[in-house]
Amino acid sequence: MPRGPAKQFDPTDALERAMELFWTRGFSATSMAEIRAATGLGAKSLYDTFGNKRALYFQAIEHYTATVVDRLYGRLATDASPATAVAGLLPKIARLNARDHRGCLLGVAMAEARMSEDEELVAFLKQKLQVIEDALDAAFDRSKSMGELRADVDTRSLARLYAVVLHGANLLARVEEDTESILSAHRALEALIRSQRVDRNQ
Amino acid sequence: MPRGPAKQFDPTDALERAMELFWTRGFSATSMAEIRAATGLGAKSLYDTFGNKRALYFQAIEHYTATVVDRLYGRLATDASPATAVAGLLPKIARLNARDHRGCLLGVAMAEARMSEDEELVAFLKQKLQVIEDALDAAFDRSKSMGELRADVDTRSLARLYAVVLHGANLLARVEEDTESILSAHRALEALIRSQRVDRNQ
DNA sequence: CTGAACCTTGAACGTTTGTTCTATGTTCTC
DNA sequence: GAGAACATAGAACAAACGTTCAAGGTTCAG
Repeated sequence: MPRGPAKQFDPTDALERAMELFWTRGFSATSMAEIRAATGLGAKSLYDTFGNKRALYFQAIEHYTATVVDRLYGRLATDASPATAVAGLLPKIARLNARDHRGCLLGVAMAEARMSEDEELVAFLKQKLQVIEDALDAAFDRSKSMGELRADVDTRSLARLYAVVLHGANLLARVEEDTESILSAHRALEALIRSQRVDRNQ
Repeated sequence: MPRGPAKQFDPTDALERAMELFWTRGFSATSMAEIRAATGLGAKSLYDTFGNKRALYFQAIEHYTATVVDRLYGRLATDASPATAVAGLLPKIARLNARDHRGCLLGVAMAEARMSEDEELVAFLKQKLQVIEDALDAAFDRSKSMGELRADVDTRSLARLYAVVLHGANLLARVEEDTESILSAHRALEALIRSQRVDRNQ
């Protein structure tokens, strides 16, 4: 059964499985035994590859931002209409959560971490969260210079509001079976934000 | 050391301590040993009074809604200006989190629970969350009939948006040392909502 | 063909987990 | 004032936790 001097498994695959477990159940509630079962790896392989549970958690969060977060917020930087791209985020989040109700790993991590208790994890999380906020800010900024948004809009504040909304929606999605309330909140936000648009036809 | 036939301790006090632990650390990361230490109770007293850890958790959430949630959202039903009362929620949340960065117990609980995994807890949480949403909706509704808000505003959607924002803010407050980004989001939201007000002076 | 280097498996370690049991003390009732 | 009823503290329990160890198999260099 044992194998030769070349990893028998794909570490990225294993990391993906671990990420999904942390994502759905959280850090504390996920046991290394579950991760071993989900990855099919032996204990030693896991520890040799990723260190310990905590280190694996950090790498899972890193992997999450590099894949999931990037897929969600990466387009904001290049989309032809940043305002439309941002407006599509909440429906997209609703659609993703309709299946598995996992919310956002960063949100789940925030709920488990806390400022005074684990400074290292908190700093790591803040760094990842900043990426999202900055992407939103850049999108709003671009939207403004493209003439979609009024010139007096404070894009940083708007980005922070949006970040708050997105994390709140992802959190609520874990316990609400239908995504109606998220879509409902989306409609309300869009109705409000319409007032900040440059009104061309009237 | 042992005592006679009348509880030596105040069960509500003990529940309060347990609630605070669940609130700051979450359910999984809080051990019964920590709760015993925080309450000063022996193991048997705890189990005789509250059942088991899970039952204690439910009672802690119940206690949380009866005290903290009620203090925060209870006034919405009676305040002279519901719009002003609602507008004060985010700053209040910022102020509360400036000290201890605990966010909201319901938010922490949502992150740990999940639809498919613990139906009973999820149903319980949804019931508690509905109280908040309904309080917001009632406030907006009252605000509308008082002529503060425009008649065409969808109060239910607005309440849902607000609920999403509040839970998101409480979540982020756990990892952000200053409350500036919450207050920033608050300003953005207030700027947007101004457009839904009945404009009397112009 | 030999042996060092690597990976894998699975048993084992010491803690900590949630929970229960035992022994002991206190109070109230009759 | 005796004894039932209750509360208490702390030892004790099995199970599960994260982690390490020991043993065995596979590959490749020389």
